Amino acid sequence: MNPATTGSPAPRQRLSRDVVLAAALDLADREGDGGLSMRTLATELGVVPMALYKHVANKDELIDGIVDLVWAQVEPPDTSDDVTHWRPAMRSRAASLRRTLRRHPWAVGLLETRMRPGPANLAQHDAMMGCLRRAGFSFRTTVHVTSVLDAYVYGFALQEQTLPFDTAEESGDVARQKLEQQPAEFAAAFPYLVEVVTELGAAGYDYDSEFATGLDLILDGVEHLRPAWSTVDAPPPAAGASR
Amino acid sequence: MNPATTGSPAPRQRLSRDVVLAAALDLADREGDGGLSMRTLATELGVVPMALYKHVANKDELIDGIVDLVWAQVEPPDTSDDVTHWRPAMRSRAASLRRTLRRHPWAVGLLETRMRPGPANLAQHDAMMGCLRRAGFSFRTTVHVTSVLDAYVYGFALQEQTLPFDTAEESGDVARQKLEQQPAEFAAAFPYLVEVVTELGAAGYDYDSEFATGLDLILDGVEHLRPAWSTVDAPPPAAGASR
DNA sequence: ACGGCAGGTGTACGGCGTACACCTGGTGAT
DNA sequence: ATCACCAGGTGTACGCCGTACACCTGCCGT
Repeated sequence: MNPATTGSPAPRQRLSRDVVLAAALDLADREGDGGLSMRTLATELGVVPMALYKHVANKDELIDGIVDLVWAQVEPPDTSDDVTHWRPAMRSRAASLRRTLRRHPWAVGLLETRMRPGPANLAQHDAMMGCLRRAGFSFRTTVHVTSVLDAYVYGFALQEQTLPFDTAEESGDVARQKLEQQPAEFAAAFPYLVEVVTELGAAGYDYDSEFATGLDLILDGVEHLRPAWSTVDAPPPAAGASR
Repeated sequence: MNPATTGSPAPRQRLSRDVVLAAALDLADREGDGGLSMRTLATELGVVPMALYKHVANKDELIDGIVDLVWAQVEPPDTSDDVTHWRPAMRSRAASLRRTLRRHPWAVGLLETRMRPGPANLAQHDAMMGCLRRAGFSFRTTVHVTSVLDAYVYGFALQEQTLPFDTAEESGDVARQKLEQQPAEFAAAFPYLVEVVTELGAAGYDYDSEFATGLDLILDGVEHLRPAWSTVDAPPPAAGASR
């Protein structure tokens, strides 16, 4: 959309932190984080590498910046009518987070080392905890739910990215051919993996439904298995008006 | 233990693939994956960089190698008496996996891109699925359980590594001082995060119990919420003798 | 005694992040 | 209208990285 973010020799508008970050995000999406270097980013912007350092302190800060741009794309939980709708709100926020991580696979591996959360990240988590608190969950429970939900989504995205096929149909082919090129002792050594390969080869593997299955399992657990968790152990902080 | 793996100018025994991998693992543990370079690894082994390439094809293959060494450290599920003990078996395997990832934090971020699982990785997952299959879980259910469990452990390890404190006591200090150096509008913008900071500052944050809480939630879900899952939809493959 | 070859060496190349000194064009105060 | 200033873009250079390629060396089976 922005003329400065569309690769190519460059029309050369004035640089700014936002322009640099947008171009970096675009480059990372196209090339993966391995392909994101200060030098190629600079050439894409039609500028000498050192020019970037007038707008970002160093590559690390640049990465913090684009990671937060990614966070900004995650839809916060729907906060209308919190008390009854916390479950669909959590469910669709989790789905949005996964979709976002799938759209920017490099971010999954990058968030790992980033220790300084940006404003969008903070806002996202504040909204999430707010939704749960206002739905009546105790403080401790809110922490637990946030923890388990984010861990699941994050871990699932990681697996999804690591597995060597993208679609259900493809999964069968890849699995079958992987299996065929194995030595014979393989089948004997790992019978259960062979089962996975053959079954998945026949039926395919659907990330979406696999994700939903695990997510619902966890949400069911939150809803039914821990009634004590719903006890309000302290009133949530006033959202802005009281006192 | 191995004289060639203990850093320092080096006694110079003969090199081999295993020696190289062991030294690389040791270096990665000490320096993080950023500090693992072919050149420093070579000097630690008292050898010129190119010598390593007689034993590993390239850095990528070397990393695949040490990642699989890490997998070898994960205790497989206890397979005795599978039918009744699948739950404790899964529970302690998950704990072992987390402990291992905590011991080698760099591996969490590395497994991400590695698409070629090593033998230890395969053995680990075969053992896990075997345990569940023999406990009577259907094939599909086994896939679901494996998926959700590994995703959780993996995601938890990722969060654990990203959070900026290591112990419960430390968490309070870090949180408090982070909060103090924020501008005043922060508190107004993110009331629920402020609550987290203050509460955790008071009570501390214990990774171990947080991990156990989420893990038990998931295991409860597997056990109670999905009775249909236990239906055996096909006999597990014979472990070696039948037919 | 000797040829081969596994394993260690030396040199070199292109790419990376970024420190530092420099230039330049537009702005605000005079 | 002048001019000093300075934000923003430049050029050069350094030290690190992975690794290609030609080479040497010392042990082994014959």
